[in-house]
Amino acid sequence: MTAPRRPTLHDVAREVGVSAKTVSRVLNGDGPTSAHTRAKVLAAVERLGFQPNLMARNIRTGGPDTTIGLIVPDMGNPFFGTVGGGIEDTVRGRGLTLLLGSSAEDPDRERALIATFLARRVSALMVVPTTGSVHAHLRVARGSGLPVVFLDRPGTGLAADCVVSSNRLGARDGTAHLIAGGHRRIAFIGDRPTTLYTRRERLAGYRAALEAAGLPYDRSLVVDGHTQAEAAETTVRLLRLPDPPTALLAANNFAAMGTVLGLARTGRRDIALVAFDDLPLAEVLEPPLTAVTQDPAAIGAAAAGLALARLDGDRSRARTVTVPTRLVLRGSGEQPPSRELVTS
Amino acid sequence: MTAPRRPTLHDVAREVGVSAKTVSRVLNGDGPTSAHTRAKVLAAVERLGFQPNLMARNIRTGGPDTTIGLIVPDMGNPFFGTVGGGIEDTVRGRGLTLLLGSSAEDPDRERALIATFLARRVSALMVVPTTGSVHAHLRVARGSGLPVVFLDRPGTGLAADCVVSSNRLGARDGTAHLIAGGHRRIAFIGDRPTTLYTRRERLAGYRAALEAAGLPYDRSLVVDGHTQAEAAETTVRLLRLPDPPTALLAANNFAAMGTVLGLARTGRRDIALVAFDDLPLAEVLEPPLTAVTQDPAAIGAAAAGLALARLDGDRSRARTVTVPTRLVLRGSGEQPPSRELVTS
DNA sequence: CTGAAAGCGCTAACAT
DNA sequence: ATGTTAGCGCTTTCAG
Repeated sequence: MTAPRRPTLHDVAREVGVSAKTVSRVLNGDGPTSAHTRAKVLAAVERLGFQPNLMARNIRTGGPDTTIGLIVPDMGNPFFGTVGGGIEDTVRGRGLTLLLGSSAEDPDRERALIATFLARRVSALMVVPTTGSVHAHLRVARGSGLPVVFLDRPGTGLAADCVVSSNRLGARDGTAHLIAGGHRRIAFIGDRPTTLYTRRERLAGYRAALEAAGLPYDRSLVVDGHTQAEAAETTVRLLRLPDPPTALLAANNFAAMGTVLGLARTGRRDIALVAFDDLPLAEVLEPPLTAVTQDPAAIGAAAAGLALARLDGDRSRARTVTVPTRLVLRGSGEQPPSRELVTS
Repeated sequence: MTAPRRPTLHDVAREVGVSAKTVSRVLNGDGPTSAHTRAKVLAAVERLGFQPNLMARNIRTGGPDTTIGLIVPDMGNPFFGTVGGGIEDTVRGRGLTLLLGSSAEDPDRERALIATFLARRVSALMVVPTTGSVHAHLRVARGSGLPVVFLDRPGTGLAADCVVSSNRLGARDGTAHLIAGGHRRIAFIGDRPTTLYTRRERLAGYRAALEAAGLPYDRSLVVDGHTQAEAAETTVRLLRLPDPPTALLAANNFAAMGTVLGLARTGRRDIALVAFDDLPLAEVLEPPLTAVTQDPAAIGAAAAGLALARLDGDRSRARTVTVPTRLVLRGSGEQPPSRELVTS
């Protein structure tokens, strides 16, 4: 009692009494076919539940597979999920399907996934590159026409298209907003590793804002918090410093959540906070969260647009698209620096 | 200046001066190969940047493609993203890759995606079925051995494995918790369409709890809120009823967010709230959110486990796995019903 | 309008 | 230990 084989083109042809090629013609609508045979073929297709084997077709036509490979660090992160949605929405009209893998920020896993995707002959490759990964091995594939787009962070060792948020400007604007509110001691709660592209860019924006305002850069105010829990602890520790900050810039969404949590735990309502990356319930928090918001769907759409243009023959040199961030004022950035609460 | 063709097995063979089969043997490690030729082959593979064509291999071996097709309503929803992560983690060791598409709750899109996945000869199919979709057309594929697993909601028209949360029990426990706190008028803010499986199950659990406590079922307390904004409005409206509820059961995460938002807008701190599905900042809210939490990663892992078992020859009849929910008490469910605030 | 033959890139089944 | 032949399911090419 073994499972029956899936029907093939030949099975359909035999059923109808025509050649395989005729069935192929009907299904792909290329050559001319009589209305009569077409009807019979379609009926047989329906009856047998025939599904053409896309792999076999791709082999023969030699073209790339109608898939787009996407590698993200974490599928559960709605930022990357939404990026994926933006890609899918853009390429669906072209009949492309998403092949998705998560690297878990591990360069080895990223490499393995890329190899798998290349072996599958994806028609384009989109990667959120992990820190420490090098993409020189993509040369051959890229050389033979494979569009490669780096997302959220630039890649290394390969000249390829890239789509990122305006990290530096966004962080600068957020920091400037705090400075405009009278703050002079502003902490930066960042990601890890500290070499992470987005962390570096956002820190640069933070520093640029300080500098523009003539404020000193105090290294003790730059701290890490990779997870929510860690950022929360870090926040609590910051506020216990001899000369504590009166405002915080949370430089990613984990840091944002952790910072909110830390402030809630200490009961401090007087600390100003600007988060990089929005949170779902930002407006419900007390005070409502002021945030530098990104547009992940737009990032995905832009990346997909670049890839499609390449597939359509665009041979211009690698471009970097910057998707603007937006400062959304909700209140948490407006807490004034209260001198009387600064403990010596 | 056309792009060079990607190297094939024969290119490598020619480069080394052996037959294609020998290269194949080296790469797949089946037949015996001398250390000498192996080294030469591997060197040539490296030099040419050869990647074996997986589609060609799959065609020849006749096996299914080493992909798992996953269809979710929305990639940006972290619930489904995490489900996907759970699947990927479970199947990665078997060399399976995720093929992902989103149906946007549209049965036609779901059908199209299923057709695409079947055409790609996925080795298993996992679907979060859209309301109104029928899966009878999967019979042929399933009959020839394709494992099909429905996620989060049962499918229609096909006996297949299924993994769901304990929606009914979870909702019952959440409601019972409110009743234990002294509440007698508890509203249910649910999803749309009202025929959605999870909505129906959770409503059934809510009713079961009422019944067990001898409380009447009041239809005017059962309302819809498909989006956060809608649930927020609905919440405000509920509290303006002549005989308003003193407690709310938000039956999904959009409803949860909307309810929190609605309560914040009206400034009502005296309304008890239990949410089905947790929120990221649940513990920071005021009061901290009591929630019936689901385990999306476990749902994905269970589904993948079922599919792998089927691939390994399990021919037992279709099973339904229920992944337990957990009632996490944080405070928002403890607000006592305050008689004096009930307006006539 | 339709069919026969060849071949895409790879591997199973025999050779040697 | 390696090579040859055939063929997976489909489409291209060339004949009818």
